[in-house]
Amino acid sequence: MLDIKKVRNNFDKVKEKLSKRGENLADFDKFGGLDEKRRELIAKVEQLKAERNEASQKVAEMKRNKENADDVIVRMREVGDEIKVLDEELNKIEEDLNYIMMRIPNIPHESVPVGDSEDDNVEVRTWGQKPEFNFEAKPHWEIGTDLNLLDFERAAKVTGSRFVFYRGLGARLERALINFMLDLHIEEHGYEEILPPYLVNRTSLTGTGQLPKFEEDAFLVNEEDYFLIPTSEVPVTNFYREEILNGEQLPAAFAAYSTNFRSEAGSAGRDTRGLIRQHQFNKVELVRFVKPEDSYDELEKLTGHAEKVLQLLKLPYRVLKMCTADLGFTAAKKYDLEVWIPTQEMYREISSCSNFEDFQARRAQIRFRREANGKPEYVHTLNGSGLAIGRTVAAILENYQQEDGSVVIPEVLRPYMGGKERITL
RNA sequence: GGAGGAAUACCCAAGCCUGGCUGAAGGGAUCGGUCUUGAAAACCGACAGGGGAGUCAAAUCCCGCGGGGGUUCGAAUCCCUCUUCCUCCUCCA
Repeated sequence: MLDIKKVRNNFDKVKEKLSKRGENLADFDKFGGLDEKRRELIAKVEQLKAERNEASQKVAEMKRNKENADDVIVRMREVGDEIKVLDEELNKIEEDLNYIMMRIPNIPHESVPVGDSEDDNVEVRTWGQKPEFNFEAKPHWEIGTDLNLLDFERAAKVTGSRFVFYRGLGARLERALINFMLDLHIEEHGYEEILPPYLVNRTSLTGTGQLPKFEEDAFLVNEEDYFLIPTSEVPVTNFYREEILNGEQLPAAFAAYSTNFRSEAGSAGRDTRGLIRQHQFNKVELVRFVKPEDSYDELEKLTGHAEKVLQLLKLPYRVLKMCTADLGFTAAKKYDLEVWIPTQEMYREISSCSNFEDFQARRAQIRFRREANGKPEYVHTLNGSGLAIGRTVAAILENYQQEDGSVVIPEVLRPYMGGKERITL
């Protein structure tokens, strides 16, 4: 959520910046009127309440002195009715205002390139050597199926499309990656490991910005009104919801492994084969709570932590700076890491690293105090995948495949794979 | 799932029955001071925060006792409802 005062004082400037996102801002124009009406009503109703409070004191005093207070009581009865009417009107206005504010996306940072579509994203750097095959390379779902690592057919039978069984060394590879990534972030990058709930309530999804606008993207467990998490960003960022942290607690950094669930509404027909787009997938997520003045340095640091995983796995990738049209709802700035998928001859997203500034913190009420008696300020929140596990498996299978159909296991993973060097039939 | 109990400020805790000088007692912790070579103890002092309206900034005002609603001139206190926690029973990895 944006700062109401900031919007009030810089309406045109804010609107201009938001328009670069290609967002429909029809409702946004109602802001000024509602905001003004709200303040008008507050002034009115608060004056009446002050009057009532004063009268109550007086009644109490009169009663103590055994005087008759009927006059005041009758008068205040009317004031009370008036307050009730105005309060209701005020509630309605605040609901309307809130409705608008909760659906306005974050303002892009000035360093974000302006663009109309994903084609305007800017490549920042590339890393690694793309493999060259002197045989016909197979897509990862073929490799996975041939080596008995992945079973899409049975998953479709047991559940439905976009689900998969990992089996044997496939399952072990998935688990090895989870452990490798967590260990790296915990031991080398200073993150605290955290294992979150996989179901969250509406307030949490609203805090991180998935609700109210994107409810169709999540799986809802109707009975409890809980949602399956689309990413551990949601539970982990909400970990500190409605709290005021000490300045010394910042930066706070968590590395969370979780399974994620996405309905993929609107993606029908895209990436129907393989591990790229599943309803359920595993991910190690990095979440950071930082002081506002540090958040852009922190974004670079966070992105570096995610890149390190790819470097150690020796997987070729590139870093994209997302343009204004491709930021998503909540980010002020975002880098995507894309890993090379040889058979598709393209880079595919494997991590997304974002600085939300105070957008999520304001929705979720996450604040900190610089010093013991200081005023609370909103923290800045960041997160990034470090990395999406399923897509990493896909990248490994494809990039490390051999002519004989086997797959070499990246060196750093071997300790996690019982010392094995290669996956064969 | 069944039966009870609880939620008050950083922590503990009184107030609730019997609504109004409670804009919340008391204690602990914390901070400052006296004493001391230094510390402890003792004593003295400070200690409700957060949000909102307002203003150049203030002053001032509103809200606030788990959340939401209601009764009342007036609610921490009465009523309804939700959430969370605790005890017992039942079930269970």
